[in-house]
Amino acid sequence: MPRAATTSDAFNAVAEPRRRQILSYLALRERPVGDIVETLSLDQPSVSKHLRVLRRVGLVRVRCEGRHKFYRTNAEAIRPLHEWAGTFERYWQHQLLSVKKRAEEKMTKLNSDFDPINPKEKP
Amino acid sequence: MPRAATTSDAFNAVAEPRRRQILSYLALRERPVGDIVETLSLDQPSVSKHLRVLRRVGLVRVRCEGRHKFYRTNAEAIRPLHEWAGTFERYWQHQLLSVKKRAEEKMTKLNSDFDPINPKEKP
DNA sequence: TTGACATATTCCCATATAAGTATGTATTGT
DNA sequence: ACAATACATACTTATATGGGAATATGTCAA
Repeated sequence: MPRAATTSDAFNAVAEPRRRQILSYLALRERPVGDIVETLSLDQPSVSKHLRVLRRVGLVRVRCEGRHKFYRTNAEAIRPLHEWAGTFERYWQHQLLSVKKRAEEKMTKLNSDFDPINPKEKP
Repeated sequence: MPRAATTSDAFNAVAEPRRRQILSYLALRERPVGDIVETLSLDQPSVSKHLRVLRRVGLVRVRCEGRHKFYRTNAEAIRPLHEWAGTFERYWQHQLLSVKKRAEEKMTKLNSDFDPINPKEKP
């Protein structure tokens, strides 16, 4: 089986760096496609294709006005990602404490074993 | 050009649902590969391959002990993801407010236009 | 209507999968 | 030494991709 489709969920959709750029750009305010093309220096068909993926997973919304289509980020669709990653917050906090503790132990060890005035390294 | 490699960054690595499962499982405490295989009902080679991907992007760490290899989630590596998604927090909060406001406007409109005692819908 | 403009779609292709199967490697117990 | 255990790797295959180029669709303006 190949990789899951980019359109299968937000996780797969935002795996592409260009799509993350587009989402950041469109979060500020709605923009026509041409603005994305210029600002991010991408080919127009490429942008259209990325936007289609983002549309399918609900990460962007469109508002049509004449021959322009204004896209904007639907930030709500990014929340599940944020929340999934957030479930690990307590673990990385814990890990930071562990690292700190180990560092302190190391310092203690250094302070007792190692004399900075008369170093024993490479004697 | 094909899709970026799953090993190119955390975003691509966690796009796979099984790898997210593995990360959640290994966040609680370190586990040997066999435990993952049993608990998540996956084939052993499949788990090994997922773990290789996760290792390459630093999402898991290994501790070897005899013929066992204990894997654990390196939650630190999930932080960038959390932080990227977090940059949209103010936008979805704003969007929630907008939705709320529009809903209230709608209610106001309904309350003035629409008489619940003598409805005009489908007369 | 005709042409210019904005955006979307189609086609082609090199490439990276993920699952399944089989095999390789290292370590332990007897 | 040998078998068993734990894990990793190699190989095959169907499939989805992203970029580029060309083309299609849709809308406005003169």
